[in-house]
Amino acid sequence: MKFEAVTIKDIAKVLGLSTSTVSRALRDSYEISEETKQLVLNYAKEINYRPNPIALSLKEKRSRSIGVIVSEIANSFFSQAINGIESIANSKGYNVIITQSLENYEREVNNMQFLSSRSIDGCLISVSTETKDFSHISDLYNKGLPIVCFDRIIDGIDTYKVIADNFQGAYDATTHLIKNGFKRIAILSNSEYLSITKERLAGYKKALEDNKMKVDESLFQQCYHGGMIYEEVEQAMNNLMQLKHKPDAVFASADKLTTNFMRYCKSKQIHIPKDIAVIGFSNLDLTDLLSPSLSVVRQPAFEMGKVAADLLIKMIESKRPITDFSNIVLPAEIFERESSVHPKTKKAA
Amino acid sequence: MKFEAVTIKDIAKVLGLSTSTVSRALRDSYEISEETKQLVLNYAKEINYRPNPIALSLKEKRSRSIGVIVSEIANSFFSQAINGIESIANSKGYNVIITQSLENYEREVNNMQFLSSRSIDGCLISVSTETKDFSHISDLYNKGLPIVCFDRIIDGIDTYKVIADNFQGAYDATTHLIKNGFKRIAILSNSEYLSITKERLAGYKKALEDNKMKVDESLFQQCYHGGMIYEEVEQAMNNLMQLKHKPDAVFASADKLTTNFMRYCKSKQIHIPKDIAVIGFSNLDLTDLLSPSLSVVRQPAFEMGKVAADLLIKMIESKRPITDFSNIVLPAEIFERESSVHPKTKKAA
DNA sequence: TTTTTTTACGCAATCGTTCCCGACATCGAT
DNA sequence: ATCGATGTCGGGAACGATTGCGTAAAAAAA
Repeated sequence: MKFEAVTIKDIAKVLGLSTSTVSRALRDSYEISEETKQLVLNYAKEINYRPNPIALSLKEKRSRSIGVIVSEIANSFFSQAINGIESIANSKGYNVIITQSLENYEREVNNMQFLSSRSIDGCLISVSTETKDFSHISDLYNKGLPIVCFDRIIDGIDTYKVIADNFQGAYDATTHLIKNGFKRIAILSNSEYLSITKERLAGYKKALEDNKMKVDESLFQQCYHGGMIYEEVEQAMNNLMQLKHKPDAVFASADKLTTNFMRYCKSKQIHIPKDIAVIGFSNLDLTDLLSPSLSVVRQPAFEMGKVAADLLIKMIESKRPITDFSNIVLPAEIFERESSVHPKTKKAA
Repeated sequence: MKFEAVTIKDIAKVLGLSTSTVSRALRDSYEISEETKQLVLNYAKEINYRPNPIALSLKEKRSRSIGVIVSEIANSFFSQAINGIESIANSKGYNVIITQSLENYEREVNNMQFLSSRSIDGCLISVSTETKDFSHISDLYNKGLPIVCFDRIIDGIDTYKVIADNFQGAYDATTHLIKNGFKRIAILSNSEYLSITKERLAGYKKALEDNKMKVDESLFQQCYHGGMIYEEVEQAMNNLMQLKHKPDAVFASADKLTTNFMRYCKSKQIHIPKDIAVIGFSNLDLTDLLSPSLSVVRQPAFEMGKVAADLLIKMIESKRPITDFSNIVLPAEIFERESSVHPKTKKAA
């Protein structure tokens, strides 16, 4: 099947003009008489002429499209961030090519390769849990491809980085649990390579220290795949529940960790928050409907997407190389619900 | 910032060959000697040459990209379908441009316009709840743009259409409620314009009839925005709860209708399933964690995406116009959980 | 009227790649 | 020695749009 579009040549032929004249008329050049302009403009509108973006890309050496690599679009945080990215990109005439790594390093490398071979003008990336080597990113960046990191940022390249205030969010979440009377607070962490893991772990530790509580490493559990695989969360929880001195609360520092934690408790008949309380790091929009309703720290995903896309386009359109980069940190917000209420406390509404 | 890629000219210059020879060598033409081929191939690999897809697109009049229009990527059904679409598209060398209508007609028209102006080779679409006029789709289709409809299909164009078995799914869901002893079963429907609304309503009615139950139109409630706006679900439910003879169960025939139904019950202190039972049409992967766990009819979203993408690419790559189209109907699966258990029945595990 | 300036448009190169031709060298056959 | 066949390669047009430059005709200045 073929889909023949109208070209500038077709217009030129019909109107008995040259392609240059038509092109200039459409671009409202001063060199073209008012009559000719109107003639061309009217006819172009009549036959619904659209400039061929591919021809423009070839000429201008830019495709007006940006690539996005996230771990999973089905993750609420990322789908919200993508909405933010698209809102900015589309308003500036860019289109967005979305790819998923599914927390797999090879897929991430392939996606990066794929995007660069598709002539994107720039790229937004939040790396996978498996990613330890950043050369697939830094190589392209060093060749001149504008890249902005968001959420899960990396050290390898010097560029703009957009994150939520993971430290403060984790600090607030942990403090919230402490204030509610919990004494042994465990943390379910993502892969140790990720920036968000380090930041959230640091916030957790600081909150414990500020409240003169012991930091017990046996309460740190890591899930290499970020909770994407149920079994790793199961293993982590089994480790915790086998402790002599079990935790009475858990800070689940990622979306999938939180939901799979709840699945674990449900299957093991562990009652939340009576047996164990939880607060999650999550952008789910169903937290109020879960059983029990889930306390969470929520990231400003949409806003993060907007900011990241805005900075990327700024880099793309900048005449001279930008060297003065900064990390943008947006506040995370805490929502207190039933899952983190202490059993001896009066039940909240 | 600029990102200079290696071209075939660079290779030609360095190797003292013409661009034609280099091009042919890279394409393994029989006209090129084995030595020259090796020379070119080795050097190309050495400098990491990648053909410029934009130049190819211009020449071949195809972009090897397909567009997708869905109502919302944050909707589980669509994000799963997109995963299916991408798995097929990427394996066949196509990339996917995803756009969202957010159930808004103007946005859908804009997205369609945007995609066609970006020289996509074909398009997959599931229309918005607001869409009554299909000319933005049929116009492009009639001009030769391959389009495949999925999920929410339309009558306006004669092409492949991929859907779940909405009739059977709704029939099964309603039958399930009847078998569980519910007597007055209401239905929350999406916009009446949508194919899925009609199909699911028909399945619901047939199940009632087959069980010799009265079909009462006061139990039909429509939500024009598909439940995207909480207030419309609230209004629909208020209508139902004000009836002299209230329903004892609800078939919520879409994702957002289901979750907002649950929100409504929670806010009004209506207990599920004691006061009112529910089964939803939903692809949420958290249904087991909701309170109560949610009975659902689940669509084979990933599979639907794969089938739709496969058919679209078949249309794109077909030499002669395809006229013999068919509707592909994939089975929906029912999952029975707590939300549809009759209060007088023993509680299910 | 002649010269200069302005107006309004066309020609052709360009972007990276493919592909139709044409060109040459070599070789076997006559 | 001449001819056609074959094997290798280069020239150049094409894809759609933009743009520097050249130029004819019209208008203005001389």
